[in-house]
Amino acid sequence: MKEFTVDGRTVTLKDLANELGIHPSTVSRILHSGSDVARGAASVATAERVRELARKRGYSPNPQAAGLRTRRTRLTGVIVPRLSDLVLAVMYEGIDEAAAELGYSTFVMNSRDDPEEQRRKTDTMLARRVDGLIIGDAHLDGSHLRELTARKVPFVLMNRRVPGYPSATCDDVLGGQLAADHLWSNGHRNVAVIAGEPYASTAVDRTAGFVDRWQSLGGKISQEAVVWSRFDTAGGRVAAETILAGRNHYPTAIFAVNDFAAIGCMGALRSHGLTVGRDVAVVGFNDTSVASELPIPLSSVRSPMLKIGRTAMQLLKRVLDGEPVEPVLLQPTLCVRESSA
Amino acid sequence: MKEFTVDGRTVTLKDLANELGIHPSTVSRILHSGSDVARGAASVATAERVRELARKRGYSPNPQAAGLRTRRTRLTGVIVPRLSDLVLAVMYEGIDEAAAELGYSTFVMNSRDDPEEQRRKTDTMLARRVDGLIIGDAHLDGSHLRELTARKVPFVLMNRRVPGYPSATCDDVLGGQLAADHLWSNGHRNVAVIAGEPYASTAVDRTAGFVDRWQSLGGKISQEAVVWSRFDTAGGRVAAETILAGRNHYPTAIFAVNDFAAIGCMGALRSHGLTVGRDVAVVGFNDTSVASELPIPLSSVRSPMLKIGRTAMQLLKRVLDGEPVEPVLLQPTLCVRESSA
DNA sequence: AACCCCAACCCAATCGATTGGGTAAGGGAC
DNA sequence: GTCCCTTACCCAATCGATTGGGTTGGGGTT
Repeated sequence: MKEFTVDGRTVTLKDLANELGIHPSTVSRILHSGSDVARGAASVATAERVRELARKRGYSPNPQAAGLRTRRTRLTGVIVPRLSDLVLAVMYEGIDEAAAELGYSTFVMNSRDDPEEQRRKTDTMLARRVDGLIIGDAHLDGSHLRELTARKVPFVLMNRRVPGYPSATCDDVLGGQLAADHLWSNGHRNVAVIAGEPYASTAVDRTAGFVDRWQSLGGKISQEAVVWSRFDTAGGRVAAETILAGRNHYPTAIFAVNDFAAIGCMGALRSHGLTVGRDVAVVGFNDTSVASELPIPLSSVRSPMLKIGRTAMQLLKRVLDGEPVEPVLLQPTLCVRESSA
Repeated sequence: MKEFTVDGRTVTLKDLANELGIHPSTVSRILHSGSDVARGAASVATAERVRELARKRGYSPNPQAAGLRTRRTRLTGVIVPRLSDLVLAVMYEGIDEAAAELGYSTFVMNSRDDPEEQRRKTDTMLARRVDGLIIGDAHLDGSHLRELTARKVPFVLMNRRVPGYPSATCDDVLGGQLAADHLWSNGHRNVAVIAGEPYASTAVDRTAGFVDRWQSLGGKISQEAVVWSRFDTAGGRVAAETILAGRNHYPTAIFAVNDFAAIGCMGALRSHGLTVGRDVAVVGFNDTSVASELPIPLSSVRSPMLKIGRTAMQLLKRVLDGEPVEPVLLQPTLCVRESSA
């Protein structure tokens, strides 16, 4: 509850100090020291009086002032391709939860996966003096990340990884393998992959995991059966059209590296008179909340999105504290539903 | 591009002033005055030298310091039920665009429509000294808003309106009418409504618009045909089950006040062996990006989500500038697709 | 010659919190 | 009694930008 002094300003340290007849610095030290009095800054009785008054007046420290002095804002920046991508939105919820617990606030910005925008947004965040960044739109080439490192900006990656940088991601290779195992054991031998954008590790790892496992199971999968695509529904539809157009006999199963691409794919299949689940199996990735509620519920590799976001924030905190950090891989699980049962 | 002085700190006004042998205040005035020199603060030549050096050194003003002095942070807070609700995510993109244009940055937080959380998040934002708030989770009872007004916090509503407060919303009553007109003219006479949460104006207005228009067209619609529900897919499924369970003959059309509820509804219909579009027409609301790409494309009342977000931010800016503002209603349009053709 | 004005600057206080370095009073050891 | 150590504080500089109020020197007026 923000309160005001008689003249309408918000309550400051000095106000509290004046009212109690002690020095602002003493008040500061008391309010800083958890519940024990730090470095003998004040007597227990005084500390109690100060805390009591602070509560009563609704004192809330001015972060501008504190940040100015301490050179830390407890602000973090989050950059994602788009927040209207459900996957990133959920991850952001995880970040936000963890940030609140750690006493940080966060800015989010969309880069639309455009390198130019990535730089611009990064600069905007740095101009705001964020303590660190969570990058959710890393491209595998990594030139942007090298710049950040050169500028000594603390950051961690989320969702997509790039070798050599700290990150919190799903074990996407494993996720691809789970999908391959599932389709193979259901008897499919002719499959295609809607692979996503080649600059994203999510797309590359999931596809690689799937293809490698498929081949080690003894399956064949041709070049043309792997179609790169955008990550959204429209992209999935286009990719599915390509798959259906380019071959004389349809695959019996399609693995899409993303639920929304899978949904677009299901739409295309239906347009071709094919029934999902009976004629063609479809497996998506992420198990977003729509997957289970679709008219034909979608099988999907569940990635722990909320956890990934939380982990990213916790990793960043450790980076900011100067601790060493390693990339973290979180485990996916397969959810089989009607689309591939 | 953030640059550093020799000793590793970021560049300050004083650094620039020292290097040019003039006073920091002069530099400040020059950099503040657009491209013309304000109030004769400096000669054109000096102004040019200052701007040139600022560019060269990559000077970027410290917002903490400026905010401390001016008591404005150019920060705004955005509170939404959940950012993983696609509708709110898109609106937030609109806010973010407009905020960037106006020189503001934004925090977003999720309240999950919980009054307790709304207060907590509001307080967190105010503790961060935001200049104003955009409230995307207003409840019709409005007690929280009365508090905000009492505390003299500048704010505007977005997505949901509450009479008496400035807001940027879709004309939801009109949206409901569009849906009613469409279904009526397609010959439907037995309809049901999945109405959403009764505390949200979106739900209430869309439902009222639909029901009132339906009745004025001469239709009948019973109490039990209007089912309140959560806004997500699961909520839509449950509501649809209620509709299908409670009646001896199924409605031939269902209007859901939200696309995700509509998707859940489509799932439930299919589970009952009904084909969407042939046996039962379904119309959603918002025209989110999935609607058109679903296996059975969903008819939906399109609301200008991005525009609503942009407008909300622009309204807030006007409030912050002390200008008078009125609620803004943005026009929806109907997109007819296979689910109700 | 006295006066005023304007351009082009400078000065210093201010915003609110933090922090390294005091200092005064009191108690205990020897 | 002297010395030292705590305890419980106070003091003042500092972070970086902003802003109301100077000051100076030159030119124009009358």
